[in-house]
Amino acid sequence: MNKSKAIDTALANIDSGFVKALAEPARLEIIKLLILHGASDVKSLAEHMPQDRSVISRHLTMMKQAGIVSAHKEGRHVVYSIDGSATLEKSERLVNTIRLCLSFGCC
Amino acid sequence: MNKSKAIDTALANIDSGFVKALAEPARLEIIKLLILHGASDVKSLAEHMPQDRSVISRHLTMMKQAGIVSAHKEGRHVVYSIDGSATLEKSERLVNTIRLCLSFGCC
DNA sequence: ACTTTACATGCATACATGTGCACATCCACA
DNA sequence: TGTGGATGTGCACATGTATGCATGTAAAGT
Repeated sequence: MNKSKAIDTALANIDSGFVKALAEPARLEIIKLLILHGASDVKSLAEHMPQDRSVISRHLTMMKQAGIVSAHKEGRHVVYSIDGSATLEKSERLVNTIRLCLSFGCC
Repeated sequence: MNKSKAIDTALANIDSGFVKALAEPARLEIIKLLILHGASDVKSLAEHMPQDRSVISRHLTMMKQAGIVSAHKEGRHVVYSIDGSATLEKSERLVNTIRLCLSFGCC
């Protein structure tokens, strides 16, 4: 067997972008607002937060890369919404990865 | 109902320290080494990593606060080991929190 | 075509965090 | 009691990241 390789590939599966996205209070607040008010554009979100609109825009771009939100243009607005299935799938895969890694420790 | 409050308390349950601990490559490497070689002291871990021993020590302290590892003194060594049950419990609670939050969006 | 609105991006800056060195502390062993 | 090894901590520094302002770009309405 090659535990090292197995653990390596398992840990490499941890979506670093996804985890980091969840480690920032401002982004959690955006998630909350998106759940609370449903799909929203940047301006609407920024009106409920102290940060500048450009900051919110950047956070949304980052969260889009992480697969937490999706975006579609609607006129001159860009409407962001939570990608529930992808978010859930990623979080569940994170737990499975952790579970798998820990199982290697019990040999 | 008060969705905002419910989501607030749910998101507040997200263990920020735990998530941040998983967002750092050096700490993931420490986790890997601890699984691979079992309980180890600081020096042993540092010998397998490019960082200074003090850096590893600090990471371990942080991971101990996050509930990922536990430590016990053994002679003049401090042996760290992964707290598997706590880690699994925290990661599962993270998923449950996300699942709960997302469920609020479907009203 | 011009103006207005919404959004993203380039800069500069403040803050957080990772890192390494030097030193202090603690503990086993002679 | 003294000595050496293992660990943690204070400090300075490098890097990363969040933030805000100003500017550029795209699209809708006039």
